[in-house]
Amino acid sequence: MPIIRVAVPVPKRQFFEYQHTSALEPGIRVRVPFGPRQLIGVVLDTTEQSLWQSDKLKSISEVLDATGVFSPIQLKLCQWLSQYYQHPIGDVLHSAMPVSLRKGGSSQPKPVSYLHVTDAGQRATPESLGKARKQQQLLGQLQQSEASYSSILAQYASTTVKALIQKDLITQVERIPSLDTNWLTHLNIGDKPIPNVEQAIAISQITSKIGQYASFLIEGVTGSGKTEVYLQAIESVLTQGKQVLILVPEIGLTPQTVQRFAERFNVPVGILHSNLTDNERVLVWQQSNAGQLPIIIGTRSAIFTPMSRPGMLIVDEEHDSSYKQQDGLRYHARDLAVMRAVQENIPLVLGSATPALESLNNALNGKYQHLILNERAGNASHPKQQVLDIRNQPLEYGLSKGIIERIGQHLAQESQVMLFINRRGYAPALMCHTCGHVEQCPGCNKPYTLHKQLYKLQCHHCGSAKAIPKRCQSCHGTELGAMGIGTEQLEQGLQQLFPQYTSVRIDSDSARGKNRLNDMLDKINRNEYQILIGTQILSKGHHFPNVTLVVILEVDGALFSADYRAAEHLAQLVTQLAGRAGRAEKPGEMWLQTHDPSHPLLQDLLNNGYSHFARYALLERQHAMLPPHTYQALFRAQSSDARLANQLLMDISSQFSYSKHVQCIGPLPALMEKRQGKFRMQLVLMSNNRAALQHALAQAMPNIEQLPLATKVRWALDVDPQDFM
DNA sequence: GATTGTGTTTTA
DNA sequence: AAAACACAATCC
Repeated sequence: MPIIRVAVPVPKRQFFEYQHTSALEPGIRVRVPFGPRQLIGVVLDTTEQSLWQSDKLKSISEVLDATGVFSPIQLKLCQWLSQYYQHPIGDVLHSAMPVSLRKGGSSQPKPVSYLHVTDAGQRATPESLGKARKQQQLLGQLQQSEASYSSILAQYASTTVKALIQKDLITQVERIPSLDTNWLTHLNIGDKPIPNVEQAIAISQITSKIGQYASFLIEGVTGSGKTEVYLQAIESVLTQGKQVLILVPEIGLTPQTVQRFAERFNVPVGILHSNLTDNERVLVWQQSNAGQLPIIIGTRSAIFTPMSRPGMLIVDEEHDSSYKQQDGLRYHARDLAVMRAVQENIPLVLGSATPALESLNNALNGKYQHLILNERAGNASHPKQQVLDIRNQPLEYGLSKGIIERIGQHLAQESQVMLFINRRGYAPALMCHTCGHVEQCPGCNKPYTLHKQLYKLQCHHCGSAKAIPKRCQSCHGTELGAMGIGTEQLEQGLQQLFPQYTSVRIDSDSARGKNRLNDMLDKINRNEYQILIGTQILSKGHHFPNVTLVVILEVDGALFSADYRAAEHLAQLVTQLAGRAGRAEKPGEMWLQTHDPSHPLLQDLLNNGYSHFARYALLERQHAMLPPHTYQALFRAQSSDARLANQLLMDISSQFSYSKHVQCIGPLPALMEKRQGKFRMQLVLMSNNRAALQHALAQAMPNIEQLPLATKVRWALDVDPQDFM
């Protein structure tokens, strides 16, 4: 009897063998006995020769698919992923599937709830609904075309929907979604804007590579018409009857984005985002797999969507950190996209106004074709960016006098003001408020990171530590500390300072919930708030025409962070914010509060722009022997006993002591050294040879898993880590 | 002696 | 990861 090799969703880096009456196609799902339970696994292979030293293999209980849920290319991609990130294959395949397929659900389409207007609803006018604005809007939309219940719930409150059902203007029906096998016949390629020279070059470069592998990096300043380049490249792919998969950042997937694609080409667009039901997710998967969806737009995990006629991959805002999964299978969707484009033999387009240094490096060394869009459409102008020296300045709620004054002026002119706290990659350095001096490690010339829990300064580049000094080494001042202020504190302070204006705090906490963020953005654009206090979430994809003053606090936290990517992220943030605030006739200003106004990276960014900054920063990374010029892997460990976490990492570290090409740094405390009562430590592996690092990891992992402490301490490996929190 | 809790081992 | 297994502590 043939022996089937099955990837089972357990955290073991191996496959399991079963018997079956006949060979099975790789990529199909099977139900198999596993100890006392039944699990859903994926067939990897059929052989005659068992590797398992036993002649009594169990049998497969049930074959769940007629044809592969994974194509051979996808299977290969997942196997690469499993190797590269040192993650169990069963778990990789499991996380690559939509939830309902993981549970053994059918891979055939199921009925979905739709909303469409009734006869009465078709005749009804918006006026008949009085001042129920949302209801008017929804009815109007459904009069145009029906929509699935859940897509409506993503835009409207369920009460709005129910109200219209109650009034008998719309109705809900369940049916199997109609399949559009013929989208090519109604594809609209008529009217399109005439591209400028730069756009035209980019478009022709990309379209000339349709049908083969090629990678492109579009470095296009805000307003340079990056999207139009995508659209015209997509058009060429669609006219050949092929599909395009577009990845967007988690926060950037708005109904308007989707609308733009759907309207331009008059074809169905599949959407994959985090609050889709399991059912809808499989449906998109199935339709795409059947070639019925010419365009698929989705966030990170959409990179796993199968396509029967793949034509092109696009990763928009490719620098965005949401492409890296931060738990479990820690993959980077952008890097996987490169791999997928190679395997599928199709072009890959990466686009950003502020490319990641990794991508820029690949473009500069010729791995990607570099397409630059500098020309701005229209007369868009940007806020003037300036630094504000706050050395020895009295601060109120983290704000200097000059800034408070400016805030007052702008508010008085009926403009909005945005205060931005940069918390990402924040690693407290010991800074003197009087003179701005930062205590540095003499060996590395890098700032020490302040660890309050351990009461010491530690260098995250070499691991050396010293006691916290009482006085500034430079001016002997005593005002030493980690500057830091929370969003809540700032919000309260601003209310004290400007009681006559309303403020809103936008962070991942306050924006949680389905429509919270959109509601807040609406209110901001209607001028219901004058003071906006935000974190990361504000910089992505939204435009604030009435904001004329942007203030960035905690700039130093990024400039002196042990997270070497913090400066890059700050620069991306500043540039993205500058592109989104103000408008042509009201360009406004942007201030960065810092203790180090002459910091070379900061000066380069403000004087010469992101593109120049990025090239300089790359050079600096090269001198410091940091990624992308070297390669890293990070072991994280956490335990309520700091010594145990430390010991495990020491044991792991010794597994690499023989490798000439791999250098270990640590164990060191994580930037957030204690979280939920657990001490968090990390060990960084570095190499200037990616293959050597891969090889060393592959050799060491089996031994590491056998370490006695490895079962007692929670630990994880992060290949190509993006942060050190 | 049974019961409850904790850590270890196995899964083909 | 989940369940079984093994062993120790606890209770009536």
